[in-house]
Amino acid sequence: MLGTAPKYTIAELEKKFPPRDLPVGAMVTRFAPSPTGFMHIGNLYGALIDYKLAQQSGGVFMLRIEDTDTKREVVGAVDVVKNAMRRFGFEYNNDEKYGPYYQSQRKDIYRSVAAELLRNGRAYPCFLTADDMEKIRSEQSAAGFATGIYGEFARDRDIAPDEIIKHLDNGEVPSIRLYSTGNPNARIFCKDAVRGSIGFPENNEDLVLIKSNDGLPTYHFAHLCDDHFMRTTHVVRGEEWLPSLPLHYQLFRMMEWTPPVYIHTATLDKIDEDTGKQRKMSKRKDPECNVAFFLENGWPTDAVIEYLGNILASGYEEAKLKGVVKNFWEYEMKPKKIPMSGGLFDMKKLEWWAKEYIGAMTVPDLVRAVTDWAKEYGDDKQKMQVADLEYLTAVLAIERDNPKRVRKDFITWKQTLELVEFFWDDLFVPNREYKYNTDVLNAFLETFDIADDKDTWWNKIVEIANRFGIKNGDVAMDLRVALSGRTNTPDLYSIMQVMGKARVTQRIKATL
RNA sequence: GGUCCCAUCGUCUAGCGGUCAGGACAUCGGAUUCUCAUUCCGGUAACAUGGGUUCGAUUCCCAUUGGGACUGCCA
Repeated sequence: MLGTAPKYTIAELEKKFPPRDLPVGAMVTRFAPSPTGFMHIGNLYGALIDYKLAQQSGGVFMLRIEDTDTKREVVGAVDVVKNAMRRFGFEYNNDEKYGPYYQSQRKDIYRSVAAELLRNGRAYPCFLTADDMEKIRSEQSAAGFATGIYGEFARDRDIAPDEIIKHLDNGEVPSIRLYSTGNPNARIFCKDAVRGSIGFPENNEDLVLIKSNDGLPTYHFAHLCDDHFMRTTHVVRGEEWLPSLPLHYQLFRMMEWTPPVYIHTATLDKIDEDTGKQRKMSKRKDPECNVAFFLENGWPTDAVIEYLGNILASGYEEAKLKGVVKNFWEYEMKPKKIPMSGGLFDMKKLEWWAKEYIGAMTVPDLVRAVTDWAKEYGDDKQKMQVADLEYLTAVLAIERDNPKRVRKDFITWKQTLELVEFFWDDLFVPNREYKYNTDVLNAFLETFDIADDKDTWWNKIVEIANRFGIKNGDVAMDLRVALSGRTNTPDLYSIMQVMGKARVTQRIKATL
């Protein structure tokens, strides 16, 4: 029925993948995405929990590719995942002893376990076609029954051996279904690490274990085999898996294996701009739910981690503010404290984390981060901005010398470069709307000396203001707009120092 | 329809029977010898509703309402 004889017995598999030799309390986790070519921010959130749990407990974090859906295969999809892991600093340890880590390469294992189930009557070959099932489903819903292949609706549940041979001779390939003995009137209690014990009706559906079209396992069966033999201790997954928890308990119980600890995470939501209502982040409508969005727009990956980390361990923020820990990796999260109610993804708060993060960087680190980003993702303008490292450094160093009073207007690498565009002559946009006081500008030019220290420089401005009977600020504003084209800028003195004498006089003269 | 999950300021949350219901973001004021930003100070703002249990409920139980998930040979 499985085409070939099983490669292993259960005992052989147990020996091949022995329990891990790890200290007590060490958690073994895995990030197990299906390679769709798109990584959702929710995936990253889950992976962060996995990685963090393993990291803080001295355990193992694995990356397992769930490529059992041949129909949804996307080329390059695995690279998207691996790139994200690297960018966000999630180091996985795929010890080959417990591999392979592509489910498509683990057929031997699934088939061996399935063979055992077939042998002891816990599973059976099912020759129902898609049409058959569609018919069953419509009849069930018409009659008001629950849909699915179960009990009397499971035609091949007790199929006779000669019937099987007949189908096989006919060239039909069966799927392998669970022979469920669950009683829907009885209750099974399952455990979720944050929600506690949850009662469900026992599962009576003969779910597919091995698909007929490609011989690959369904998620449920792969989860059973992989997380058992990879010796996963903690399974972190989205709450959409909660309803299949009784099935998974049933599967593990049937094999007499110990199920892992389950942690079901709430989905990240957002407010729909059109309806004003809360909803799940969607791939199509919300670019910011794509991890690639954060990379392409130059969000500091560590700030994204800090933000997500604070969501999943709400005490982190306070610990950091108090100086108890320096970053999220130093903070010990508690699995029980992972929020179970859906959270809104708050871009404003992410921005705050990003501002704080960049504000705490040294100038050389900031320059490097911005430069690296521009080289990979920037446009021609941005690449030009990072070409002269010395000038870029001077620009980004403005008002960063006093650690207690660092500017916090940089949010992303991209936005940082946009904010300082006026420092480059090619990108500078003169302000033609502003009504300049040319007398003031001329007066400034007369006494301007780039070598002046800040006090001398300021006293000259005060002197001009007095002479024209206007406020100091008005003089400064004329200069500010002439130099930057903007009414809001960092410290004027610093700007002039960075721009240099020639550029300052040239820009002022150009407005006269 | 059935099953399951969830519910404290606008947002994320602390709380685990007795608190002036705390913090952070956002927001609104005020101060900081040039705008903006920063920094500091201060303010507005929440226990969805109805029943119980209890001397006492944000907290425990049950309904209701609201939000969400699942109900595929997708994960």
